[in-house]
Amino acid sequence: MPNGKEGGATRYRIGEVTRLTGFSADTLRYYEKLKLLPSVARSVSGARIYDEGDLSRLRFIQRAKTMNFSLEEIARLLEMRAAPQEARDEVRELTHKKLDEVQAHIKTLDALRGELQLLVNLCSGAGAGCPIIEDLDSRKKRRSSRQK
Amino acid sequence: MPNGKEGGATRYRIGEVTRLTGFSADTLRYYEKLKLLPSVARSVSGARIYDEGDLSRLRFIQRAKTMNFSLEEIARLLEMRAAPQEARDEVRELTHKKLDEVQAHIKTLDALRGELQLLVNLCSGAGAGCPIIEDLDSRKKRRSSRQK
DNA sequence: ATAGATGCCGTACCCAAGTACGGAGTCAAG
DNA sequence: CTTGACTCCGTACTTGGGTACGGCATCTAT
Repeated sequence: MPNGKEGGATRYRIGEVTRLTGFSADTLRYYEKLKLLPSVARSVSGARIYDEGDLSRLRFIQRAKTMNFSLEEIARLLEMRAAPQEARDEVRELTHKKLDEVQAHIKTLDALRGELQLLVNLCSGAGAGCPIIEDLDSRKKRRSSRQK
Repeated sequence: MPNGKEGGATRYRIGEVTRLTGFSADTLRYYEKLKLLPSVARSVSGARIYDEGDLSRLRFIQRAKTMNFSLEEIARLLEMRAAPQEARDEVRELTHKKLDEVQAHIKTLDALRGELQLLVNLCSGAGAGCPIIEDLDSRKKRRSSRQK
């Protein structure tokens, strides 16, 4: 259970949370508005009071962000986190979708890497003009201009 | 004079250019505003008149875009294209920088791919809760609480 | 001559994920 | 009592790469 409330429940104000998590105060309020953080407690005077549960949620968000999940997707993951058993298939699906996206992205970037590498290699050689500009200029010549 | 604006210079109106290049009319006007396309000619009535030089420039832009150059970077490449000899080192540098960016991007995505793959594999196995949620929840435990 | 296509320009809007700002309220210390 | 730190809220702005809209002018075909 990710709820470490031993002793008196620890209370953090927003400034402390920024130090603990690295999220800015603006971002924390923004996340709350987006319902990534629900029902943050308030002090008598209205200041936000975060507890360990909120911090745990924030750390979850942090990790999901490093996994390239969007805030919208993270919101869904957080819902599923509350009801893990039933949501399992959906979680796997979402993660798998993300994996596919990442793999596709890598594939196009890798092709790109090859092209750029080739260009840089060419540019290190001798020649009259700049081979990169020429390549960008004249790739069309291999595919003919127009037949209309 | 980098483009052929004499002789029987073929004239294209914006609609033709959208068909030839795939760029929308709005996008073509937008590029002109950003100075990616300078000094597009005008008909008596004010309609934009593009010539082969403009089309060539647009194809250059298209190819540079597929290379993940930003519009701002493309603007610089276009300048260098006008003065190729002196700009060669700069072009190589810019391309190399792009290559490094792409490689770094691939590297982080690849690490991510590994993590996601692992998670999906785990989730296909048996177990009580959802391993993905648990992983996002408790990655901290491997760092800070070997023992709780 | 007139309908319909095409073009013009300017302004506003879209997405994501925040950041920046400014006035006001609260709290503890000096 | 006042200063300074902290927080509140709401609104507006940012970046990048465009898209959408509305009103008007002009071109082309019948």
